[in-house]
Amino acid sequence: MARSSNYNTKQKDLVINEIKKHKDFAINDIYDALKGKVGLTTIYRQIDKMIKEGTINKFVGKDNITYYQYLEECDKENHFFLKCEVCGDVEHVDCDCINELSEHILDNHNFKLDKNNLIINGVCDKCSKK
Amino acid sequence: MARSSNYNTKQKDLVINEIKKHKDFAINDIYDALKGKVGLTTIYRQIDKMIKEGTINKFVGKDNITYYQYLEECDKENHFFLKCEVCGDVEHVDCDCINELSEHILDNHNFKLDKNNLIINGVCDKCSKK
DNA sequence: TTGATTGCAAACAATTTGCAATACT
DNA sequence: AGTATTGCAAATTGTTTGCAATCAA
Repeated sequence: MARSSNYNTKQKDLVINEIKKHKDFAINDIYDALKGKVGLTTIYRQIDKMIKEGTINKFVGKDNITYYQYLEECDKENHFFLKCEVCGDVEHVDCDCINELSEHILDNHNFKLDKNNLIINGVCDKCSKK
Repeated sequence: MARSSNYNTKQKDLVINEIKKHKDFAINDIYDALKGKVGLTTIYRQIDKMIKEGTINKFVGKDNITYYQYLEECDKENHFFLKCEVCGDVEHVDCDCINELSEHILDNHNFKLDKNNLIINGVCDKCSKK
Protein backbone atom coordinates (compact mmCIF):
# COMPACT_ATOMS: atom_id res chain seq x y z
CA MET A 1 0.00 0.00 0.00
CA ALA A 2 0.99 3.54 -0.74
CA ARG A 3 4.40 4.12 0.79
CA SER A 4 3.99 7.57 2.22
CA SER A 5 7.33 8.78 0.86
CA ASN A 6 11.01 9.02 1.46
CA TYR A 7 12.17 11.21 4.30
CA ASN A 8 10.48 12.04 7.55
CA THR A 9 10.41 15.69 8.43
CA LYS A 10 9.02 17.84 11.17
CA GLN A 11 6.81 19.73 8.73
CA LYS A 12 5.31 16.64 7.23
CA ASP A 13 4.37 15.37 10.67
CA LEU A 14 2.85 18.66 11.65
CA VAL A 15 0.74 18.82 8.52
CA ILE A 16 -0.45 15.24 8.78
CA ASN A 17 -1.36 15.64 12.42
CA GLU A 18 -3.28 18.79 11.73
CA ILE A 19 -5.12 17.10 8.89
CA LYS A 20 -6.08 14.20 11.11
CA LYS A 21 -7.28 16.61 13.73
CA HIS A 22 -9.56 18.43 11.32
CA LYS A 23 -10.75 15.63 9.04
CA ASP A 24 -12.65 18.16 6.90
CA PHE A 25 -10.83 21.36 6.15
CA ALA A 26 -9.88 24.15 3.84
CA ILE A 27 -6.24 24.96 3.14
CA ASN A 28 -6.40 27.93 5.48
CA ASP A 29 -7.51 25.83 8.42
CA ILE A 30 -4.22 24.03 8.21
CA TYR A 31 -2.15 27.02 7.25
CA ASP A 32 -3.48 29.17 10.06
CA ALA A 33 -3.04 26.44 12.60
CA LEU A 34 0.59 26.00 11.58
CA LYS A 35 1.38 29.62 10.83
CA GLY A 36 5.11 30.23 11.07
CA LYS A 37 5.78 26.52 11.39
CA VAL A 38 5.07 25.26 7.88
CA GLY A 39 4.98 27.11 4.58
CA LEU A 40 1.91 27.17 2.39
CA THR A 41 3.72 25.45 -0.45
CA THR A 42 4.62 22.52 1.73
CA ILE A 43 1.03 22.14 2.83
CA TYR A 44 -0.16 22.09 -0.76
CA ARG A 45 2.47 19.55 -1.65
CA GLN A 46 1.64 17.25 1.21
CA ILE A 47 -2.06 17.38 0.41
CA ASP A 48 -1.39 16.66 -3.26
CA LYS A 49 0.62 13.66 -2.29
CA MET A 50 -2.18 12.36 -0.13
CA ILE A 51 -4.75 12.97 -2.83
CA LYS A 52 -2.67 10.84 -5.16
CA GLU A 53 -2.35 8.17 -2.49
CA GLY A 54 -6.10 8.31 -2.10
CA THR A 55 -6.15 9.32 1.55
CA ILE A 56 -7.55 12.74 0.85
CA ASN A 57 -10.53 13.86 -1.14
CA LYS A 58 -10.98 17.24 -2.73
CA PHE A 59 -14.16 19.07 -3.56
CA VAL A 60 -15.79 22.47 -3.89
CA GLY A 61 -18.35 23.53 -1.34
CA LYS A 62 -21.52 25.46 -2.10
CA ASP A 63 -19.65 28.44 -0.70
CA ASN A 64 -17.23 28.00 -3.57
CA ILE A 65 -14.29 27.24 -1.34
CA THR A 66 -12.13 24.20 -1.93
CA TYR A 67 -12.38 21.66 0.83
CA TYR A 68 -10.38 18.59 1.59
CA GLN A 69 -11.53 15.58 3.44
CA TYR A 70 -9.31 13.15 5.22
CA LEU A 71 -10.36 9.57 4.65
CA GLU A 72 -9.54 7.82 7.87
CA GLU A 73 -7.48 4.75 7.37
CA CYS A 74 -10.11 2.55 8.94
CA ASP A 75 -10.77 -0.33 6.59
CA LYS A 76 -14.33 -0.32 7.74
CA GLU A 77 -16.39 -1.29 4.80
CA ASN A 78 -19.35 0.80 5.77
CA HIS A 79 -18.09 4.31 6.18
CA PHE A 80 -19.61 7.30 4.50
CA PHE A 81 -20.20 11.00 4.84
CA LEU A 82 -23.19 13.23 5.31
CA LYS A 83 -22.39 16.71 4.14
CA CYS A 84 -24.74 19.51 5.10
CA GLU A 85 -25.29 21.97 2.27
CA VAL A 86 -26.30 24.69 4.67
CA CYS A 87 -23.69 24.75 7.40
CA GLY A 88 -21.04 22.76 5.57
CA ASP A 89 -20.46 20.31 8.37
CA VAL A 90 -19.53 16.79 7.46
CA GLU A 91 -20.66 13.92 9.60
CA HIS A 92 -18.84 10.61 9.43
CA VAL A 93 -21.16 7.68 9.66
CA ASP A 94 -20.78 3.93 9.94
CA CYS A 95 -23.85 2.08 8.90
CA ASP A 96 -24.57 -1.09 7.09
CA CYS A 97 -27.01 0.58 4.72
CA ILE A 98 -24.14 1.45 2.44
CA ASN A 99 -23.49 -2.21 1.80
CA GLU A 100 -27.03 -2.80 0.68
CA LEU A 101 -26.81 0.20 -1.55
CA SER A 102 -23.49 -0.96 -2.91
CA GLU A 103 -24.82 -4.39 -3.72
CA HIS A 104 -27.92 -3.00 -5.32
CA ILE A 105 -25.92 -0.67 -7.51
CA LEU A 106 -23.54 -3.36 -8.55
CA ASP A 107 -26.30 -5.84 -9.37
CA ASN A 108 -28.69 -3.46 -11.04
CA HIS A 109 -26.54 -0.75 -12.50
CA ASN A 110 -23.22 -2.52 -13.10
CA PHE A 111 -21.37 0.06 -11.15
CA LYS A 112 -18.81 -0.54 -8.46
CA LEU A 113 -19.43 2.04 -5.77
CA ASP A 114 -16.34 3.51 -4.13
CA LYS A 115 -16.97 3.04 -0.45
CA ASN A 116 -14.16 5.35 0.50
CA ASN A 117 -15.72 8.23 -1.26
CA LEU A 118 -19.42 8.33 -0.72
CA ILE A 119 -20.51 11.82 0.15
CA ILE A 120 -24.19 12.33 0.60
CA ASN A 121 -25.33 15.90 0.30
CA GLY A 122 -28.33 17.23 2.08
CA VAL A 123 -29.41 19.14 5.17
CA CYS A 124 -28.44 18.17 8.69
CA ASP A 125 -30.78 17.93 11.62
CA LYS A 126 -29.65 21.17 13.18
CA CYS A 127 -30.09 23.20 10.01
CA SER A 128 -33.42 21.73 9.04
CA LYS A 129 -34.80 22.81 12.41
CA LYS A 130 -33.92 26.44 11.89
CA MET B 1 -39.64 28.84 -8.65
CA ALA B 2 -36.43 30.42 -9.76
CA ARG B 3 -37.26 33.09 -12.32
CA SER B 4 -34.55 32.57 -14.86
CA SER B 5 -33.84 36.29 -15.29
CA ASN B 6 -34.78 39.44 -17.07
CA TYR B 7 -33.92 39.66 -20.71
CA ASN B 8 -33.64 37.01 -23.32
CA THR B 9 -30.53 37.13 -25.42
CA LYS B 10 -28.97 35.11 -28.15
CA GLN B 11 -25.92 34.34 -26.03
CA LYS B 12 -27.93 33.12 -23.10
CA ASP B 13 -29.85 30.76 -25.32
CA LEU B 14 -26.71 29.43 -26.91
CA VAL B 15 -25.09 28.76 -23.57
CA ILE B 16 -28.14 27.09 -22.08
CA ASN B 17 -28.60 24.90 -25.12
CA GLU B 18 -24.99 23.86 -25.07
CA ILE B 19 -25.23 23.05 -21.37
CA LYS B 20 -28.29 20.92 -21.92
CA LYS B 21 -26.53 19.14 -24.72
CA HIS B 22 -23.54 18.24 -22.57
CA LYS B 23 -25.13 17.67 -19.17
CA ASP B 24 -21.69 17.11 -17.63
CA PHE B 25 -19.01 19.50 -18.75
CA ALA B 26 -16.03 21.66 -18.06
CA ILE B 27 -16.02 25.35 -18.90
CA ASN B 28 -13.95 24.71 -21.98
CA ASP B 29 -16.43 22.25 -23.41
CA ILE B 30 -18.91 25.09 -23.62
CA TYR B 31 -16.41 27.76 -24.55
CA ASP B 32 -14.90 25.73 -27.37
CA ALA B 33 -18.29 24.77 -28.73
CA LEU B 34 -19.33 28.42 -28.84
CA LYS B 35 -16.02 29.94 -29.78
CA GLY B 36 -16.50 33.31 -31.40
CA LYS B 37 -20.16 33.29 -30.54
CA VAL B 38 -20.13 33.83 -26.78
CA GLY B 39 -17.46 35.31 -24.54
CA LEU B 40 -15.95 33.39 -21.67
CA THR B 41 -17.18 35.91 -19.15
CA THR B 42 -20.74 35.47 -20.25
CA ILE B 43 -20.46 31.73 -19.92
CA TYR B 44 -19.14 32.03 -16.39
CA ARG B 45 -21.90 34.43 -15.53
CA GLN B 46 -24.62 32.24 -16.90
CA ILE B 47 -23.30 29.21 -15.07
CA ASP B 48 -23.05 31.15 -11.83
CA LYS B 49 -26.62 32.19 -12.20
CA MET B 50 -27.71 28.62 -12.70
CA ILE B 51 -25.69 27.43 -9.73
CA LYS B 52 -27.51 29.93 -7.58
CA GLU B 53 -30.82 28.80 -9.01
CA GLY B 54 -29.82 25.25 -8.20
CA THR B 55 -29.97 23.94 -11.75
CA ILE B 56 -26.24 23.39 -11.96
CA ASN B 57 -23.85 21.61 -9.68
CA LYS B 58 -20.15 22.29 -9.41
CA PHE B 59 -17.38 19.94 -8.36
CA VAL B 60 -13.75 19.04 -8.83
CA GLY B 61 -12.86 15.87 -10.69
CA LYS B 62 -10.05 13.54 -9.75
CA ASP B 63 -8.20 15.12 -12.64
CA ASN B 64 -8.37 18.38 -10.73
CA ILE B 65 -10.52 20.08 -13.31
CA THR B 66 -13.70 21.88 -12.34
CA TYR B 67 -16.78 20.21 -13.73
CA TYR B 68 -20.34 21.32 -13.88
CA GLN B 69 -23.35 19.14 -14.01
CA TYR B 70 -26.69 20.14 -15.37
CA LEU B 71 -29.53 18.91 -13.21
CA GLU B 72 -32.29 18.18 -15.63
CA GLU B 73 -35.49 19.86 -14.70
CA CYS B 74 -37.30 16.57 -14.28
CA ASP B 75 -38.99 16.55 -10.91
CA LYS B 76 -38.43 12.87 -10.74
CA GLU B 77 -37.86 12.05 -7.17
CA ASN B 78 -35.49 9.22 -7.85
CA HIS B 79 -32.76 10.65 -9.99
CA PHE B 80 -29.09 10.28 -9.20
CA PHE B 81 -25.66 10.09 -10.74
CA LEU B 82 -22.99 7.45 -11.07
CA LYS B 83 -19.66 9.09 -11.64
CA CYS B 84 -16.80 6.91 -12.81
CA GLU B 85 -13.52 7.81 -11.15
CA VAL B 86 -11.54 6.30 -13.97
CA CYS B 87 -13.03 7.64 -17.19
CA GLY B 88 -14.94 10.52 -15.64
CA ASP B 89 -18.21 9.66 -17.31
CA VAL B 90 -21.37 10.42 -15.46
CA GLU B 91 -24.37 8.19 -15.84
CA HIS B 92 -27.81 9.50 -15.00
CA VAL B 93 -29.96 6.91 -13.33
CA ASP B 94 -33.56 6.67 -12.26
CA CYS B 95 -34.14 4.05 -9.66
CA ASP B 96 -36.29 3.71 -6.64
CA CYS B 97 -33.41 2.60 -4.47
CA ILE B 98 -32.61 6.20 -3.70
CA ASN B 99 -35.92 6.59 -1.94
CA GLU B 100 -35.21 3.71 0.36
CA LEU B 101 -31.82 5.16 1.08
CA SER B 102 -33.30 8.58 1.67
CA GLU B 103 -35.83 7.24 4.11
CA HIS B 104 -33.26 5.21 5.93
CA ILE B 105 -30.98 8.18 6.30
CA LEU B 106 -33.73 10.42 7.51
CA ASP B 107 -35.02 7.91 10.03
CA ASN B 108 -31.69 6.66 11.30
CA HIS B 109 -29.33 9.54 10.84
CA ASN B 110 -31.60 12.57 11.02
CA PHE B 111 -30.33 13.83 7.74
CA LYS B 112 -32.39 15.06 4.83
CA LEU B 113 -30.74 13.77 1.71
CA ASP B 114 -30.71 16.15 -1.26
CA LYS B 115 -32.14 14.09 -4.07
CA ASN B 116 -31.05 16.58 -6.67
CA ASN B 117 -27.46 16.21 -5.78
CA LEU B 118 -26.56 12.62 -5.14
CA ILE B 119 -23.37 11.73 -6.90
CA ILE B 120 -22.10 8.25 -6.33
CA ASN B 121 -18.43 7.77 -7.10
CA GLY B 122 -17.00 4.50 -8.22
CA VAL B 123 -15.95 2.57 -11.27
CA CYS B 124 -18.20 1.98 -14.23
CA ASP B 125 -18.75 -1.32 -15.96
CA LYS B 126 -16.56 -0.49 -18.92
CA CYS B 127 -13.59 0.57 -16.83
CA SER B 128 -13.78 -2.27 -14.37
CA LYS B 129 -13.50 -4.71 -17.27
CA LYS B 130 -10.25 -3.26 -18.51
C1' DT C 1 -35.87 55.33 -22.78
C1' DT C 2 -34.66 52.49 -19.14
C1' DG C 3 -32.32 48.87 -17.36
C1' DA C 4 -29.98 44.37 -18.31
C1' DT C 5 -26.44 41.99 -20.80
C1' DT C 6 -22.19 41.54 -23.24
C1' DG C 7 -17.19 41.17 -23.72
C1' DC C 8 -12.84 43.05 -23.55
C1' DA C 9 -8.96 44.13 -20.68
C1' DA C 10 -7.41 44.47 -16.19
C1' DA C 11 -7.53 42.77 -11.49
C1' DC C 12 -7.64 39.08 -8.45
C1' DA C 13 -7.09 34.71 -5.90
C1' DA C 14 -5.65 30.19 -5.58
C1' DT C 15 -2.31 27.01 -6.82
C1' DT C 16 2.08 25.59 -8.95
C1' DT C 17 6.93 25.92 -10.23
C1' DG C 18 12.05 27.27 -10.11
C1' DC C 19 15.64 27.28 -7.35
C1' DA C 20 18.92 27.87 -3.63
C1' DA C 21 19.22 26.60 1.14
C1' DT C 22 18.41 23.04 4.36
C1' DA C 23 17.40 18.57 6.47
C1' DC C 24 17.21 13.45 6.27
C1' DT C 25 19.37 8.90 5.97
C1' DA D 1 27.73 12.21 0.23
C1' DG D 2 23.72 12.02 -2.07
C1' DT D 3 19.01 12.79 -2.42
C1' DA D 4 14.46 14.58 -0.76
C1' DT D 5 12.21 18.43 1.30
C1' DT D 6 11.46 23.14 2.39
C1' DG D 7 9.93 27.85 1.47
C1' DC D 8 10.39 32.08 -0.67
C1' DA D 9 9.43 34.71 -4.77
C1' DA D 10 7.88 34.53 -9.32
C1' DA D 11 4.95 32.46 -12.74
C1' DT D 12 0.78 30.46 -14.04
C1' DT D 13 -4.03 29.33 -14.15
C1' DG D 14 -8.82 29.91 -13.45
C1' DT D 15 -12.19 33.12 -12.29
C1' DT D 16 -14.13 37.71 -11.29
C1' DT D 17 -14.76 42.73 -11.88
C1' DG D 18 -14.95 47.52 -14.05
C1' DC D 19 -16.70 49.74 -17.59
C1' DA D 20 -18.17 51.37 -22.10
C1' DA D 21 -20.83 49.66 -25.91
C1' DT D 22 -24.83 47.09 -27.17
C1' DC D 23 -29.29 44.97 -26.90
C1' DA D 24 -34.12 43.79 -24.96
C1' DA D 25 -38.30 45.43 -23.24
